[in-house]
Amino acid sequence: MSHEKTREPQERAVERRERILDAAFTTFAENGYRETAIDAIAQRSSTSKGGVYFHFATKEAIFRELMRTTADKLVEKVERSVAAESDPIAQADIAIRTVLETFAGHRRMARLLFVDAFGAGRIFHAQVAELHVRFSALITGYLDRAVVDGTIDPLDTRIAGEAWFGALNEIVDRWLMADPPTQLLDAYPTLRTLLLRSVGVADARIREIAATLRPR
Amino acid sequence: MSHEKTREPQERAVERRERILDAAFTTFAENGYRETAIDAIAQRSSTSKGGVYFHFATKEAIFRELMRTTADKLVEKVERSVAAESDPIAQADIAIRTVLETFAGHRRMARLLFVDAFGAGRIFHAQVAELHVRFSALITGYLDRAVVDGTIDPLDTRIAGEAWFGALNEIVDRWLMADPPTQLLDAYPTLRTLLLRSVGVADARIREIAATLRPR
Amino acid sequence: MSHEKTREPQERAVERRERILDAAFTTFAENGYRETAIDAIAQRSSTSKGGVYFHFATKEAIFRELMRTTADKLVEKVERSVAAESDPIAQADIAIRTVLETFAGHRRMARLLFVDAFGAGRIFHAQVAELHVRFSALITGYLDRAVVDGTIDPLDTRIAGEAWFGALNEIVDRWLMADPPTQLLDAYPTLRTLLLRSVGVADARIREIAATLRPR
Amino acid sequence: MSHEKTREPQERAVERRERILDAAFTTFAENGYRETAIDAIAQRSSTSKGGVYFHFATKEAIFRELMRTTADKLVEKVERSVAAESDPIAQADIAIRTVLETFAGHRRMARLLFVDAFGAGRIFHAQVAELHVRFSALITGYLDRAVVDGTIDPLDTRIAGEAWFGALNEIVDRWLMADPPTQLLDAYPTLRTLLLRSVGVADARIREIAATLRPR
DNA sequence: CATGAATGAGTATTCATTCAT
DNA sequence: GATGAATGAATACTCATTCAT
Repeated sequence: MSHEKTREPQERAVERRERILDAAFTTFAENGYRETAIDAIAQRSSTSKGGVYFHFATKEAIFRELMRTTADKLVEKVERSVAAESDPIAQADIAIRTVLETFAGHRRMARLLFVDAFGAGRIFHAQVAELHVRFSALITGYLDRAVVDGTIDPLDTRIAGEAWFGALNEIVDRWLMADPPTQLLDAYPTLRTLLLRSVGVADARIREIAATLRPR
Repeated sequence: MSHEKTREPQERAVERRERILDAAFTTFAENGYRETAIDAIAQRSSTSKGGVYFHFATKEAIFRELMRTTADKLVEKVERSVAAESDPIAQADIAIRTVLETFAGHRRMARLLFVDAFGAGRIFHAQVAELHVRFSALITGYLDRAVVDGTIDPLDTRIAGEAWFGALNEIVDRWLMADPPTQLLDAYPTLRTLLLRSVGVADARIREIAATLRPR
Repeated sequence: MSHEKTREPQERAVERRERILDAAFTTFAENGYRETAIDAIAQRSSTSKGGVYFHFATKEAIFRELMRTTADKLVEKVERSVAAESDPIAQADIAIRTVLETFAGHRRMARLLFVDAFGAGRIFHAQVAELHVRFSALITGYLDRAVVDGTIDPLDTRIAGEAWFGALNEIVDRWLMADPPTQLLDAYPTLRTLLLRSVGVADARIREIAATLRPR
Repeated sequence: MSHEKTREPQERAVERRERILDAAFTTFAENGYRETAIDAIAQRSSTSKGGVYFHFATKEAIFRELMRTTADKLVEKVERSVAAESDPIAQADIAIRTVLETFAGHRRMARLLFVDAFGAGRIFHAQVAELHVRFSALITGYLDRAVVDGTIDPLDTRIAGEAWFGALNEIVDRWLMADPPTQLLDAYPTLRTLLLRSVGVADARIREIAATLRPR
C-alpha cells in the first residue's frame, strides 16, 4: 500500500488544491493574469488541465481566491504586529511599516496584489477595488481611534485612509519598477513623517514614535 | 461642390487620423486595452481595419500616442493654472486641484490614464511608469522650489512627490469605482490639508492658501 | 460496444494525427504550402483548427514532418530495390528506375517532394536543399563504390551525383507539368543510357544491364 | 525649363517603367516573389504604389515580364557565344559554359530564374515550365543538329535536352545554396565530360573540344 | 500621369473550457 | 477523481488592388 493510498482521499485533494494555488500564485506574479495559461499552472502543480478544473470553476476563480487569501495573510500579519501597540497613531505607523517590510521580503506578493492585479482587465476592477478598500479601511480604523482618543484632531478619516494607502501603494509601485532595484525600507522614514504630519501629528511626537520603534 | 471635395487630401487624412484616435480613446477607456479590438476602433471611426493600420503601425502605437497626448494636455493645463501663482506651495496645491477638477469633468480621461492603463499587461508597465514618474516629478519640482524658498523644511522631495501623486491617484481611483457616483471635488479640501501638512506647512498657512483660492 | 469505444484514447489520438498528416499531404500537394490554410487541413481531416494545433506546433512543423517521412519512405524503397543487385552501376540504375516508378504511381508524392516544396518560400530552401542533398548523396554513394570497384573510371562523383539527380528531377518536373499527361517510364531507357554513358560506362555494358533488368 | 520637361513625356514614362523593373528584379531576387511587397518596389524605384500600377496591371505581370526579358537576355548571350562555333557539339558545350559563366557573375539573375521562381506558388508553375522548356529546347536544338551532322548517334534529343538542363540547373541550385560559397565554374570540366559522354561523344573528342576552348 | 489614402479579404496562432474515457 | 484530447471563438496584422484628387 503506497503512502498515497493510506491518506484519506480528501487529504490528497486538499493537497493538490494547495499545490495548484501555489503554482498559480507564482505564475500570476511572474507573468500577470492574462499571460498566464491554465496549462502552465497545471504543469507547475504536476496536474492536468482537467485537474485544475476539478478544483476551480474558472481561471478567474483561482485568481480571486489567491487575491483574497493573500490579502488575508497580510491583514492578519498587520493586525498581529499592531496588537503590541496601544497608541493608535503608533498602530497606524506600525501598519504601514509592516506592509513595507512584508513586501520588501516578498516582491512577488507585492506584484500580485499591487501591480498585476490590474493586468486582468475590467472584470477585476471590483476585485482590486475590494482590496484597496480593505486596506484603506484598516488605516481608517486606526485613524478613527486616534480621533476618538483625541490623539489627533477630527478629520475625514476615510479620505485620509485612502490617501495613506495611495501614498503607500505608489511607493511600492515605484519600487517594483525601479531599475536598478532599490531598498524599499529606505523610503519608510520619510513616508512615516509625511503620513503622520498629514493628519496633524506634531513633529515632536513623530520623533518620539520613531524612537520607540527604532529598536525593532 | 461639397465640403468634402474642397478639402486638401491631406486634410481629410488628418481628420480621419483624429477620428481614429477619438474612437480609440473612447473604446480603450470603456473596455480597456486588451479587450479593445482593432475592428471596434475601425467601426467606431467609420473606417476599415486597413485604414487604421495605414495611420498607425500597431495597436500599441495608438495607445502610446493616446497616453502621451492626453498626459500632455493635462500637464499643460496644470502648468497654465499654476503660472498664476508665485508661491510654490500654492502652486503644488493648484496642481492637485487642477488634476481633480479636470478629471471630475472628464471621467473617461481619468479611466484611460489612471486605471485602464494597467489593463494593457506587462508591455505597458514602462509606459504607465513613465506617466506616474512624470506627474510625480511635476509635484517634486514644486516642492523643491518650496524648499529652496525656505517655505518648507528640507525633505526627500522625490518620495514626497510620489506619495502626493499616490494619494491623489487613489482618491481618483476610488471615485472612478464609487457606486453610487460621488463628487470628486468633495475630497479636495481634506486632501489639500493632508498633503500640505505632510510636508510641514502650518495649519495657519494652509487656511491662508485656502482663503486665497476660494474665489476660484 | 462500438469499435470507437474499445480503442485506447491514445490510439484515437494517433489516428487523428495520421488523418491530419494525410489531409495536409493532399492539400499541400494540390495547392502548395502558402496557399494551404490550416482551416482547410482541419476540415479535410474532420477536426478543428485547435485539433490540428494540439498535434502540431506550427504549419511549418506539419510540412517538415511530411517532407521527412515521405522522403524516408522513398529512400527506403530505393534501398530495398537496390539490395538485390551487387553491381554498383546496376544499383545506381535501379535507384533511378525505382524513383521513376514510384513517382509514376504517386504523382502527388512527386509534387510534394519535387515541385511544391519550393512554394514554401525562403524558410524552406534549407529543407529543400536537404532533400536534394540526400538524394544526390545516395547516387554519389553508388558511383563511389563503382569507382572503388574499378567498374568506372575515377571522376568527381559529387558533381556526377548532383547532375544525375538534376536530370532525374527535371524529367519528373516536365512530366508533372505535361499536358496532356505522358508516361513517365517512357523516358527511362533514354535516361538510363544518358546517365550511364555520362560516367563512362560502355554501351555494350549498358545493353547488358538493360537485358538483366528487362524481366522486371 | 527643367531637364525633365524637355524630354518627351513618353520618354519619362519609359524610363520610370525601367526603373520599376530594375527595382522589382532586385527585390524579387533578394526576397522572393511572395515576400516582395509592391510598396517595396515602389519605394526602390522612387515611385508610388499608384505609379507601379499605372505601368503594370498586377504584381504577377511585373514578375512575368521580368522572367521573360531576363531569359531573353540569357538566350541571346548564349546564341552570340555559340555563333562563333560551327561544330554542334562544341556549340552545346559552349551553351552550357555560357550559362554557367553568366550565372557565376550574376548570382541574382540565377536566383530569380532558378530558385525564387518557385516561391511564387501555383500560378507560376506554367511560367517556370516555360522557362525550363525554352532552355531545354535550346539544347535539344544543338543536339538535333549534331545528330543530323552525324557527329553523335541518334537519340531522344528532347529527353537529353531536359536531362542536360536538369543537370545544369541542379549544379546551379547547389551553388546558390552552398555555404561557404564555392566557385561555380569549378564544376564545369566535370559537367562537360558528363554531358558530352552522355550523348556518346568519345573521350578523345571531348579532350579535343576542351583543348579548343581552353584559351578562352 | 502621379499620388497615397483607403479597402477588406485572408491567416496563423492562442487558450479557456468541456468531456469521454 | 484525474487525464488530455478536442473545440472554436477571438484577434492582430498584411498586402494586392482601387480610385478620388
